[in-house]
Amino acid sequence: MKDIARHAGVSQSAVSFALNGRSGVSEETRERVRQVAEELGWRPSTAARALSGEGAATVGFVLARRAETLGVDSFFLQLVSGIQEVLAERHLGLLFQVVEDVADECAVYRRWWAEHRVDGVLVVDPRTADPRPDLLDELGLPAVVIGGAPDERHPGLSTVWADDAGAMASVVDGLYTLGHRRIVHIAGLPGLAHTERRIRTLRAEAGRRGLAEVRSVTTDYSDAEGAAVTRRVLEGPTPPTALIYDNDVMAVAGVAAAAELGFSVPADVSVVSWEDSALCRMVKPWLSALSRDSGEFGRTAARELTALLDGGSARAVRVPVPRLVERGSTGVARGA
Amino acid sequence: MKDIARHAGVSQSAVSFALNGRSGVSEETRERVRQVAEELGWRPSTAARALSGEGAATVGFVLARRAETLGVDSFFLQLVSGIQEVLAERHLGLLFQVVEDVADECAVYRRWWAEHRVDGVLVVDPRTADPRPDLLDELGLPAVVIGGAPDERHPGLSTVWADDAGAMASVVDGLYTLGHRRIVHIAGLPGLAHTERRIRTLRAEAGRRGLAEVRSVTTDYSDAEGAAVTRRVLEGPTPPTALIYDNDVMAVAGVAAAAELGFSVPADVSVVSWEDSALCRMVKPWLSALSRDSGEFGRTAARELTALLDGGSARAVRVPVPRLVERGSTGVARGA
DNA sequence: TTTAGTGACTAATGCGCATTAGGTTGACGC
DNA sequence: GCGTCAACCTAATGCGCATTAGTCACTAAA
Repeated sequence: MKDIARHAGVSQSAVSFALNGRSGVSEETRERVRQVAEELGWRPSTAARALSGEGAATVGFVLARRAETLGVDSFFLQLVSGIQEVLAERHLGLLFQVVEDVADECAVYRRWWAEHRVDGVLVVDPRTADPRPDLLDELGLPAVVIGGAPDERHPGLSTVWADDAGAMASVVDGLYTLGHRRIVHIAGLPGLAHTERRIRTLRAEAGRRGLAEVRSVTTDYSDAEGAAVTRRVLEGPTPPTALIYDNDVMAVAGVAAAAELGFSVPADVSVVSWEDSALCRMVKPWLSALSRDSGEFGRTAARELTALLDGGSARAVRVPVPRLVERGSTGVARGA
Repeated sequence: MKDIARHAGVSQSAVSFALNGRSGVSEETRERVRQVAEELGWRPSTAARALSGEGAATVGFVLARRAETLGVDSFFLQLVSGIQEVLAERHLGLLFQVVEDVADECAVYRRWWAEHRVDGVLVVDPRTADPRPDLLDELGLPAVVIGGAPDERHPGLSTVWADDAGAMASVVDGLYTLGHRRIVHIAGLPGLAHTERRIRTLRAEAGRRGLAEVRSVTTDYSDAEGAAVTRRVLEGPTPPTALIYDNDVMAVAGVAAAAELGFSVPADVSVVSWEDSALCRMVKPWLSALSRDSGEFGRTAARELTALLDGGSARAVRVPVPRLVERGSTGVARGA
């Protein structure tokens, strides 16, 4: 800016005014300064900006997963891609970190906030007993929780969520209509808010219809556990006629496991995947799946965060209920 | 720091000396200052640090992919996870951005460097005619190219690379030994350095052995193109007896397509995937695949970058040649 | 003619840290 | 008794920007 000032024959303050659209300079001078800045290829130093009270112009995103479980998963990359799209428009950076567990994640938030590294964060994988909302409240760190149900105990946090309960209800309804009475839900990680929400809903729906042989089994989302659980439930005395998998990886692994045991899909057992991706079209038959727009999910979350950074108040936004794409893996229950 | 100085009864400079391990304070004072800093939960402001010449303590990573092609891909998340591991130890942040194309990527580098947002960058997906090395040289932005062959025209850039040529040679050798003479390589994006390297090597190996019916076909890495190309080559007059896929997604899609056409694997056609992941164990038979440690790849790259930031000179590091994991998808060529 | 007001600008300050230039004390050698 | 040096500490400066407090000239109102 010193250079610009010299070249344009004005003071540094004038340059600052001109470039930031503040009053105090004539239109003529402003334009001249802009020209010079352009010629010199000037860009404001984020460090200096941050230091003089403008914030870090950066948003944080922490993924708490062990490296091994960072496997085949299209969701996060798509989510991040959507987030980026919105942040990039505003020239906000995305600081990304992978950690082992939620405790580490909390430590990262503390550090980032203390170091003034970020202006806000996006939180994923909310849990039933989650220390993060309390921490974020305590720190006063602006945040958007992605995937959690609205939580009135933390009025400072925004929430972007999908109606898992509604989706689960519609899936169960669809299976029930096809004659399915014995359903196993091969769920994801226990403790994750949406896992528990789906499990609760399934139980409620089963209760409402008087279905005794409906249950959920939690896993670690891996193909290995997906296959193992599938094998276990199909080898039982009264195997289920429908399986609901919490992600595509397990669904595909489960179909393979079922085939090995001599179960054909969908004749013997129907399969629904809670995640839609190319994977679902790589097995025979193609998998019926709940499809959602992960990119849009990310965009919505990022927009909420920018609104928060602009001084808006927190709120809960619901994205559209995932839509069930019927493919070849669901059919009328055997004997129905 | 002002607070710390007051609480400890010393000057701000003394606090700075104490906390940064510089001489000029007694061991006793240093310890006292440390205590106070600890109690107050002090963390240096990265902005202020950056402003006083310490750099941004941040590394940049840009992924130039259209959102649609950010599909099922375990490689990048694992790579990033490995990168993080090393960066986290040094408290370096990772600034992450997804853009449409290489031109945008270049713009991001320019902006980041001008804004002093990053101290260095990690570059992925090097291409045959790549504008990025020249740009990085011009800017003087420390960088590590991941996956490119060493390039003596850019002595300022470090390179971390795998020996694709060697791997391809060994795969071809293995297939040749099994009696395969007609081989099709279903490659990734044309223009990517490693795609071209693999194609060149395949051609050379074929020439050396006098194999006329060996060729490469480029794709966009998607399951759709993988399947389409597979169908096309298998429906030809003299279908290949072995297929080499540049990633796991295409390999799996290809196996499905082959099955539809009545080709059984490996009896009619052998299949090798250049990427190993859970996917390769989700189809029957399990896919033989070239396995590499993507996390370690990332760690190595990050270490090279930190070395560069510490003032080390650029160099080219080769990570171990991917190892072929023989599973059920490769066998003796029909008629051999 | 004086006063208040306004538009266009400059000077000065501070953000939080690192660093360099000083300052004070006490020990040591001559 | 004086100069020298080392150890320990304080004061002052600058990084690049935003912002607040002036300064100056010129115009409209009293």
